[in-house]
Amino acid sequence: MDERYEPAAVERSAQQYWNEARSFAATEDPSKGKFYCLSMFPYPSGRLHMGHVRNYTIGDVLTRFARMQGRNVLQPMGWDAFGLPAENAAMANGVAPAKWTRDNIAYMKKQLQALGFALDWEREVATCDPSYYRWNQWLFLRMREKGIAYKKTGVVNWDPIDQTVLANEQVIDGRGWRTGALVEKREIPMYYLNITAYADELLGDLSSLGGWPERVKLMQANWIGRSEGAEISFPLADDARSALRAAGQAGDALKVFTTRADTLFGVTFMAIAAEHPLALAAGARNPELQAFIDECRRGSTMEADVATMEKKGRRTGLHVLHPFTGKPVEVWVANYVLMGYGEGAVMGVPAHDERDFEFASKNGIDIVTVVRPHDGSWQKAEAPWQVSYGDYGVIVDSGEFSGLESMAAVSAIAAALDKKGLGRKRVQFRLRDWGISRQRYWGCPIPLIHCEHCGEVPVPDEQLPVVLPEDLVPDGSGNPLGKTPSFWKVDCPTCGKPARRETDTMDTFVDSSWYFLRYASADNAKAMVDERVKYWLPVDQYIGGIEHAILHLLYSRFWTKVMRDLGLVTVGEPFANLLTQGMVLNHIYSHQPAEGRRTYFNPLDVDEEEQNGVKRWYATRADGSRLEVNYDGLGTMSKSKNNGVDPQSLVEKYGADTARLFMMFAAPPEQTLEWSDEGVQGAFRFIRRLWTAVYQHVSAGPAAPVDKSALNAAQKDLRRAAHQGLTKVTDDIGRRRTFNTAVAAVMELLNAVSRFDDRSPQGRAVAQEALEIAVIGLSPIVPHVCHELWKALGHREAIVDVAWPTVDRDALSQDALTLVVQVNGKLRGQITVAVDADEASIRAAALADETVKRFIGDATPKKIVVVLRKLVNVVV
RNA sequence: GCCCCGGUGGCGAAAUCCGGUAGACGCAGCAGACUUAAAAUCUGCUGGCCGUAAGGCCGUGCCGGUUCAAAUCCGGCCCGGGGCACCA
Repeated sequence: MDERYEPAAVERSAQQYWNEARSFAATEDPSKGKFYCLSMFPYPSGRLHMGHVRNYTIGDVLTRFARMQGRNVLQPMGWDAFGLPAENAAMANGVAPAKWTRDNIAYMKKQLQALGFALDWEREVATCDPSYYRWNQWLFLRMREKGIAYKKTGVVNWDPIDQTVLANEQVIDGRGWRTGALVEKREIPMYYLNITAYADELLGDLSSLGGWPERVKLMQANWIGRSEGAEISFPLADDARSALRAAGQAGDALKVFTTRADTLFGVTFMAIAAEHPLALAAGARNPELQAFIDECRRGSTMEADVATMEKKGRRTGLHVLHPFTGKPVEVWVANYVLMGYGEGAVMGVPAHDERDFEFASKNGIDIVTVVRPHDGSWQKAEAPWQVSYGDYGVIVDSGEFSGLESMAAVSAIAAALDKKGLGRKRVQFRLRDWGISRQRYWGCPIPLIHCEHCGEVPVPDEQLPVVLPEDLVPDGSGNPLGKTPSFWKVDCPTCGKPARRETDTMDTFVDSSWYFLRYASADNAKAMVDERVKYWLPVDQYIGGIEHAILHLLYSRFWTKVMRDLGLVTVGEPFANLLTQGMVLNHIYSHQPAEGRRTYFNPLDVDEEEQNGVKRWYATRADGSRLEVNYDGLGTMSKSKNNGVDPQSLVEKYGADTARLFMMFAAPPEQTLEWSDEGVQGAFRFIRRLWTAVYQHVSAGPAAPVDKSALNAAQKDLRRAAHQGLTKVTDDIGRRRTFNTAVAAVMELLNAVSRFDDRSPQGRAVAQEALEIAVIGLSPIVPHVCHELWKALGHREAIVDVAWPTVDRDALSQDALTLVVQVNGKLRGQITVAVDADEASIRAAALADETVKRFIGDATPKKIVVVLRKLVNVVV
């Protein structure tokens, strides 16, 4: 071996070996336990970023570890290749999204290969390939046949200047990002997937996901948001009835859903969404109200905006009747009620709901108390709002229901409503159906044809896939597909007359909802999936960013259940174990000129200076000039903040192993990781120390085997350190998934080997064993250098194929233990006792310790707590 | 605003299921060795305060509680991050 560690050469030769040996090509082998290790596939944005490196290194460590444990491992990779950034790049550079995307894939694939991941590239998929997305289309048609896919109107952001639909991220402060025009809401027909039909199962099955982080399950449960309550109909008063009729609509009642039917007698107003039919009917005869409705419709639909905006409302002048008292209740239009939620209408009970309280106070609406607290702490709900107004209690002033407990009242009121035909108990989910239509080009075409004579006609299976033309370049004004007659001008498959092809494409979450199934059948051109999914699924370990905790994971779970119900797969849950890795953060530096835009500076170009305890930061610009900048704290690495670190330059400077080691060592995988250049150098230094230690050891020639019966105390100590280290590394990687502590354990072992200076045959034998354990233990994390070091240690077999070693229990055995002694819970001394010492002798030894005696003084111990193998606490 | 997570030395962190020696391991810093010199490398020290030392006191975001014993459990608060349905 070379004396110096040269990462480039080491990595080239290790990668060449894996390629030639096809080390990571997976084949189905029922005789071996399988391990399907999957990392979330990347969006091909152009270059890998550090989040990818972290994600894929975690997956790779687990993959290589499982391989060495004898599992049949599949670790595939692919590309989430449809999406908005390709269209944005097209607009900026005039390149077709297809070319941009494929060039990016080619480049990023090289980057992934340079990092030495144990990937089976023979199963690679890209969602923009017709051979992939044809199955989106095929399954969509199956869902449509089953009624799971259906059409209804949905609200979108409309840019009136570009005449185009905008994504939420393209709307900045209510204006289009390119045109600056005020964005309008528009209702258009869209296709939806009936995920709410699976809501109960998606919620219930969470409890079977033992290998998922609790917090992710909790987030999903909250998202699904099952609530038990009642649906209540408020009959329309004559004014409302006639207004609706005038608007050409029919209706007898205003329906709401509430979890607090017990507060029904406290209703003093009704609030409806601006898009509610009753609101539109009222607006038609009231210009002022219509203006307010228009204003609401311009507002954001994003939950965060709706929740934080000022709650505004206007009276409609129309009324509904209370289902029990028959008293008229006025209907208001409110900007915080959304048409897409529940019934698009809520009953207003200001005394017992904070939002209603705020609304009523502002608009001079009555507040009627109908619940009293058990502790009698208040009688009447009055300003300011108190949290306990919303609690359950005893019902008052509610007719026949007065005196009931809230819980009992909910049931009794629902039952009474049921009898009157004005309501019933109902379960409501917060979860809404999944709208998959996108008025965009770079996505999977929806396989439908609109015919004047036959209506909506599915593209026949044998004509799939509907291929997306790849030569279009979006310009920001509308969907290019709509301007391409060669795409949309088709003959109706049913009647043969001229018809129009659907030009909307699918949400890219569709693409990523089943790619993990396709890897198992990637080469099958005849079917979406085949029997090989039975062998590989479920995924044994899924790894991805915490930012996907809800949407992607929920959609994938839903899609898998649909495919199961269609008989295509046998599993109901796709991911048995989930690891959500934290984000990669870096410092943010910016400069805000008196006029103009804030500019961000890359941390690499910023120096810190400290004068008189005051820190200042200076950026060096491309022309060499310096500028004082602000430090804005830590944030996720992003282009917009210019605080990304390019993995490529890191690999070129230090090698892939250093990049991998730093990522694994700097923080446990689930936590955020702060970038540190010094930390990277430290990782590199450690690899070099390991290299030097092995070099010095093997330079003295081959070592003899260990003779366990012929070891002196120091040799036994090193063996114990080695096997303790192995125990820890095995547990940390295999069970705890804390790679940072696994690395620390190997570092400790290497420190012990370095201190150990014994050139005797048994000394060298023990050193050899310790170095082998260090190299094996580190090999899943830094596979290239370990490949080389393993050879240098005298082995023929490549380390990638070596079995993970077992711990030698004999090496761990010890004769004596050190216990700590506390007096009143404070550490006062240490005692050494035999491993098998009984409690009485430990007690005696503790009381005999000089320092302990000093602290006990004349007092008699009241209590002595002995925790075996750990400590003694003397209480005086 | 709502849901979820986190907060421990100058810094990243460790203390594992189920409360038991707080700060493993690394970075940065300081001192020393090697060198003509520098870099690299190696060795030692490194939570704060008091003390020549032995040793003592304080210390895990803040306030309070449970316990022989709390970073860990409970209640309340402050701060930071993630998600909120068309970014992926």
